[in-house]
Amino acid sequence: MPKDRTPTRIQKKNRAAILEASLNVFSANGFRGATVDQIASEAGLSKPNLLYYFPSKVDMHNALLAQLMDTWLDPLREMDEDGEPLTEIMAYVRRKLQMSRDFPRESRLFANEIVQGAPRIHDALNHDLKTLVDEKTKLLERWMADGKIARVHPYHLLFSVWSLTQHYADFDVQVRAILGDEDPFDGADPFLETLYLRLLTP
Amino acid sequence: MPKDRTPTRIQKKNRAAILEASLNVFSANGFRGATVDQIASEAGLSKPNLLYYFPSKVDMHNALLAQLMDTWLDPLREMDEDGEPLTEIMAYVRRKLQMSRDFPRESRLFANEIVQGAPRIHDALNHDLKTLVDEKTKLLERWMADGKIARVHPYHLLFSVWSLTQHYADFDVQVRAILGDEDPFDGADPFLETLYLRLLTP
DNA sequence: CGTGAGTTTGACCGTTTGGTCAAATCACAT
DNA sequence: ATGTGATTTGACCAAACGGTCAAACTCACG
Repeated sequence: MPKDRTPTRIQKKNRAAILEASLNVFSANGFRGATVDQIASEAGLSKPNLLYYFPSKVDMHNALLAQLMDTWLDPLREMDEDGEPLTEIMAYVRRKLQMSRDFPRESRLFANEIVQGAPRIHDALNHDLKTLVDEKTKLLERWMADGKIARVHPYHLLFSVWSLTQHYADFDVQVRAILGDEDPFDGADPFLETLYLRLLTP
Repeated sequence: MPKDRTPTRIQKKNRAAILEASLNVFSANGFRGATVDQIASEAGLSKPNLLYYFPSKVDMHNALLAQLMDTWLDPLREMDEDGEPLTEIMAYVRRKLQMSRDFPRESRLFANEIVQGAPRIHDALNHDLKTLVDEKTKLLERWMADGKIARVHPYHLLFSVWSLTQHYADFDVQVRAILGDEDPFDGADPFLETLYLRLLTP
């Protein structure tokens, strides 16, 4: 196992390659569906060499999820209580949609984990996510009370943003089966704009 | 392997038990994550006995998906071109949400399959689903042209229904982590009602 | 160059997996 | 009751799996 002093250039390169390969394999097959050999081959390393950097399969998975959880919540974190309410929410939706476009593998990694009952991130869900959501929910309720946006159930409003945006990453094959050559996001962007404008304009 | 003459009472009972057990295990773990032993034990059969009724793991999975695909598309099929447009769409949304409530395991089976690239149902997606969607899409466009409902991208309108309703089944753990004791569907129902009313009222 | 830490690997191990098979048991029509 | 086909099972197998280990190689630095 490599020392956790300042990493050498080789450690940096290989760790990055492994995380990249892990992301590919885990997001496409789920945790149990992914094999260490597959990750090793995708990373261009021998299996023992791979396990030299991450002692086990779960370690790779954990490293990915830990790294992901933060970036995943960022778009919501950035929703600013001092901004114009409707603008802030629309911007949040746009950021979230952008994440589905830019990080579809990360989205599917997450989806795989949650569909199967989130056995490995239950705690993060009930703590990190719950805390952030409750904070932002209060903000949404204040905006509603002030008549800045229409009154809707704030939790379900957030659910709608998550599901509508992540759908384009998670259900990509289905979306493309319907749309054919058309770029999903070309249509999604104005559609969601319209949807939330009509839903939330007081 | 049992003859495919008229099934005996034992065949009926065991086939049903196996499909029930398969649904539990596949929906909770995905195809690769599910093991034959697990299904056998859940069905209360020995492994060889299970394989006497379904010759392989893929056969069980296929049987489930084939059976599912039809019921899954039914809510959309029922959308009636002779009905009142807005009412028809709202009823479709309600039926779809009801399916998430009544058949969450089926929804997760589907989700698992699609998130992982739908390797086993690619054809059904590009044919059965695509055909039905294109037919109903024409109907939606006619309603829009007639000014009965607001103009939005019809494909993305359908995507929104799918994602918003299935989210409550597929991301159940996450939803419950946020809502706590509150019944997800108590809030979902009026939320979606409001959302589609505001989106589609001309 | 030499040397020690960092890196890589072939060979291997125990377990789990999907699946087989012959033999035993059971259900039921005659 | 009995014979025949349907059902059930313990024992087994080959492949795939996650992971180990000692030995070999490579790199950076004095």
